[in-house]
Formats: sequence, structure tokens, C-alpha cells
Amino acid sequence: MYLAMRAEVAAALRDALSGLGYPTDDVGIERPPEEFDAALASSVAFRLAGEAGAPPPQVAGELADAVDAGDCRYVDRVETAGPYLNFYPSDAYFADTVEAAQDGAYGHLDDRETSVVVEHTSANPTGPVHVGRARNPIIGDALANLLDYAGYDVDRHYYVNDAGRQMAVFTWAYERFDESDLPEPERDRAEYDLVRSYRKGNAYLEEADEAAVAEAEAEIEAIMQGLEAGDDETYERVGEVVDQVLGGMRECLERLPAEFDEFVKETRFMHNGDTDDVVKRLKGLDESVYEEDAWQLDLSEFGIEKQFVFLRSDGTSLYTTRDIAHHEWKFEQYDRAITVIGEDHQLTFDQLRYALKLLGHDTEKLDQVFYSWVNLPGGEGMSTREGTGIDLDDLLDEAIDRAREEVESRMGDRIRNDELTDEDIERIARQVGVGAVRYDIVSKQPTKAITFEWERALDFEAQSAPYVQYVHARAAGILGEAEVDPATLGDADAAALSHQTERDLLREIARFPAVIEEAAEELHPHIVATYTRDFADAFNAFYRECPVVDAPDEETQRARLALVVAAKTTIANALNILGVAAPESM
RNA sequence: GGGCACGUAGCUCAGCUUGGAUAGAGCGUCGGACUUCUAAUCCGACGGUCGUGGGUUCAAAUCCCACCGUGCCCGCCA
Repeated sequence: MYLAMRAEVAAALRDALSGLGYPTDDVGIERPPEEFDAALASSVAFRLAGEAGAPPPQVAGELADAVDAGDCRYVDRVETAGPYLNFYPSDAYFADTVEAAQDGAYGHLDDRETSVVVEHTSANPTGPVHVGRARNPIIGDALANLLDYAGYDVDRHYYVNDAGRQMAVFTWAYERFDESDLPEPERDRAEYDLVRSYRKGNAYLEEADEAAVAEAEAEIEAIMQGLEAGDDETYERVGEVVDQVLGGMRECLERLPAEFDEFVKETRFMHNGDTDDVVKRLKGLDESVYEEDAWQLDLSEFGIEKQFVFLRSDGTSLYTTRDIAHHEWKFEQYDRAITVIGEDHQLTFDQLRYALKLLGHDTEKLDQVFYSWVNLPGGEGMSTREGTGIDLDDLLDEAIDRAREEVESRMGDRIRNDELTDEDIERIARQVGVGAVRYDIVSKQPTKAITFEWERALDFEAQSAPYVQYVHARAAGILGEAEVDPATLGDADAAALSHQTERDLLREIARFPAVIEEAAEELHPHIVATYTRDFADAFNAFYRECPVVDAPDEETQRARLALVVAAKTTIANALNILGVAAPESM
């Protein structure tokens, strides 16, 4: 209703402006401060003051008189507050909001008939997913959910870097070392098992004597050449390592849960000849130069002084070259391609973008969401190769353990005697623990640097997942207590919802689709998280002030029940976008 | 040195793209509210030169410039 009302207000303002002979290009619609019950406001009077030769409040008054809200379904009245115009919602606004939000699909915007691929995580299959990388699947999954709600046709891809030097090193090390050379694995799963070889191999390359290293390097080089040449046996050897490690990492990511429609392997674009084709076309560009035996692209026209090497002097391709072939493949199938990627890839991504542009592609279709790295206290980084960093599995385990302790410690002073079973406790611990980790990460702007600290990541207090989840559980509790079939609330009268906190909650519910629209437009899932906090505040105020089960009369009770259903649906869907579970009880 | 990002209360963060109503939350501190639809909640108090300095504007946390601090990148790695 918010979006519809905004359209009505904009149209009514434009009519009024043009009627008075003012420009209509900027109607200055914004959200009024909390103390006003208006749903929308306009500051347009400020900008007209000069032209009108009158102070803003006077212009506002003139405009308020000129605005005709008669045809507006959702605008009840216009009032001035100094230089501002405030637009108050009508009864129909509230009635339609309650009705719309009781539908489980509330928040889904109209189908845009636009396909979009969200590539995220794409962590190299070298070992366990650590917390430094965890920001990627959490942001990526929320972004994909968000775009889905916003009406896009979304696919989620994980691009598997199975062709680089790292994988050649890994494959060599996997074949080179025996179990007896390796320490105990930290966890009983494939990636923890295999990463031991990878770490051992890297240490060996640094520490072994020159001749031994040269021998190893020759084997690694042979693997890389085999991949480049499309040699089947080499593919099989590398694939054996990649598939095992990736399988384990996938299990870890599913705990979040983050799932993918497709795992796209980099080697695919070497094997099918696409990379060779890209190289051929890049060589033909005016910007292409052959220097020091390597083919490079001069991107100085885009402000990048560093030349982009796309073919090594030994004739092998580079990561970004293969990524160009990968993106051409994406462009063939999707209208938009969005990549969630670490800020350390900023330059690489620019090179990719401009190379694609030079090859004649519309790079407007390409978007990226950068996030900055998560570091350990003391500024230490996390590295799979060196084995430093906190494994995501450990973080999730710890979060669930702490959540379980929390649930159990609260058992004693629960007022409500609803007999939580052991399964309930386990379910709540998982929902709250994992939810807290996700919420902590998704609620912040991705560009801000994060230092990982256990206490902070596992804080269950306000402004965390449990705070919002609790609202959902409270709503579920009321509906359970009322023993009313939500489906029978169709005739509930929203006019009975006249309390200030009821109106405030309704306004929050009404805003949800606009929040989705804005967050999707800007590719900022954290806007949804901010919304859930405001929403929770509004719900808690309503909860405090307005008894539902013991409402003063039946009409009020039914209206409030309908409001609770609407609120529950809204918060469930908002949490769903963030990838945070919405518990029925906790 | 160059490029990109970030800098808002003691701490963690919204707000900045599209300038506008006394700059908002949470944590912490202090003081209140559970025989009540779940107190993982709520109410109140305290707390801010919006990094610094200029500029644009009727109006700047928001836009522009310079500087300072922090992170990331500047490889024929990914």
C-alpha cells in the first residue's frame, strides 16, 4: 500500500504544482519523523520558495490547499507542519495493508521478467571455509533471496576455481604425500582431510632444498600445462581433489544454509575452447599489445594504468581471461549478472569489466557487491594455506552451543508452561545460533571492515537475530493461545485498530514492499535487516499496549488477531530474505 | 607513490547514492517494570566538535576540494 500511496501522492503533488505553475520534476517525497502519524511527507516547498518569492511555510500552505486528495484511495488528508507537507493515510490504507500482509506471499513484488544470476562465495576449493570467507555466502544468499522477492528470476552460482596454480599444487601434494606424513584432521570431513596435503605441500615448497623444489615445480607445471591442453587424464587427477574438497565445503555452507543452483567449473571454459576463443578476440583488439613475450591489454583509457596480461609467455591463460569466457557464458543466459566478491578483487574485476566492454558487451548488465575482509584481532588475516583463521564450522558449533545454554538457562523462569521438548531445545539452539551469526554479518554494510571477536559475533542481546526472532515467536504464541483459525479473519475490521501502537505497526507492515524495492535496487540486503529492527520495536510496543487474546471486545480481538497474522507474515518473510530462521517458539 | 574503500556516542552500528523537521539504535553505566498473549522484552536517565580544514547552498553527517588516520589492491597468483 505504501508504494501505491507514494504513487498517489506524487501524482497529486504534480497536479498541484503544475496547476500553480511550478516545476514538477522534483516532488521531494520523504519519510516523516516518527512523531508524525503521516506515512509520507514532502519538502518541496523549500525549493519553490525562491521562485514563489514567499517563505517555505507559506508555499507549503498554498500547496496543501491545491492538492486534491479526493481521488486518492490511500491519502486521507494533507497537513502542513511549517515548511513540510504531511500526507496522512486513509482507513483504506490500513484495511488493505492488513489484508495484503495476511497473504504468505506478502513482500513479493511483481514479476520483472528479468533473469539474474547471483554468483557468490566461489571460494577456491583448497580447504575448510573460514570466517574470513563467510561474509560472502551470507551476503550472497541474502542478496539472491532479496532479488527473488523483488520479482527477478534468480539463479545462484558458485564459480569453482579449479584451474589455477593452487589446484595444481594441491593435486601434486595430494598425490605426493602419504597419510603418515600428515597430522590428524581437525574434523571428519573431506576438506579437513585433504587440506592437510595442501598445507604440507605449500610448506614443502617453501622449506625443501632447491633441487627438490625444482622437481616439484616441474610436476606442478606439467599439471597446469595438461589443463591448458585439455588433457583428459590431468582433468581427472585435478577433479578428484576438487570434487572431494568442494563436497565438504558444500556441506559446511549448507549449514548456513546457503545452497546453489549450479557449481560452474572454471576448467569447463578451457575444455570447451571458449578461453582460446576469448584470447583470439582479445589479441585482435586495438588495445592489445605483445610485450615481453606476453599478450596484454592496455586499459589506460579506463583509468587503469596497470596493463592486463591475458596470456602468459608460456601460452597459458590466466584466471581473469577464463573469467571473461565465463561471463560471456553468463551473458548468453541471463539479463543481469551480479557477483559478490571480496574487495581485494576490485582491480581484477575492473579489468574483467573493461575487457568485456572492449569485446563489445553491454557491461551495464554486470554488477558487483564488494565486501571487505574479516580479520582476526591484532590485524592478523585468515589463510587456508597457512591454516590460520577460524573455521566457519567451529563458529557455528560454538554459536549453537551458546544458544543452547541460553535456552536451558531460561527454562527455569519461563512464565509460560509450554513444555519444550529436547527437540524443541535443539531446534531453537540451531535457529538462534546460526541466525545470530548470519544476522550479525548481513546487517552491516559489506564495505566496512570487520574484526572477528567471539563475544561480539555471538551476542544474543538486542539488535541481534534473537531480538527479531523473538517477535516472530511472540506472534506465533498469541495465535496459538487464541486458537482462532487465521483463515477466518477475512472479515476483521481494520477500523477497530485505532490505538497509536496499532497504527504504528500497520505503517511498518505497509512499508515492507518499499523496503524490498529499495534494498534490491541498491543491492543492499542490510537495509532489510535495519527494517527488521524497526519492525520489532513497533511490534513490541503494540505487544505491551494491546492485549489480543484478552481484548476488550470481540471485534477488537479479531482485528488484532488479523494484525498479528499480518505482522507475523511480514517479519517471517523479512527474516526469510536474510536467511534467518523464524522460530514458532523460543 | 598511485587506485579503491572506510572514519558518526566509551564500544558496535544505522542514516550518506536522491542535501531539508531537535543526528537515531543497541551494548555498557545508572534507575524502574514479570500472579499478565513468552522479561531473549519494555520504560526512563546519562552520553555526539558526524576524522580535520575549506567550499557550494536558504539549508551539509549527506555534495565538492585538500589533508589526516585505518583497511585492501597495485603478480606472466587466484
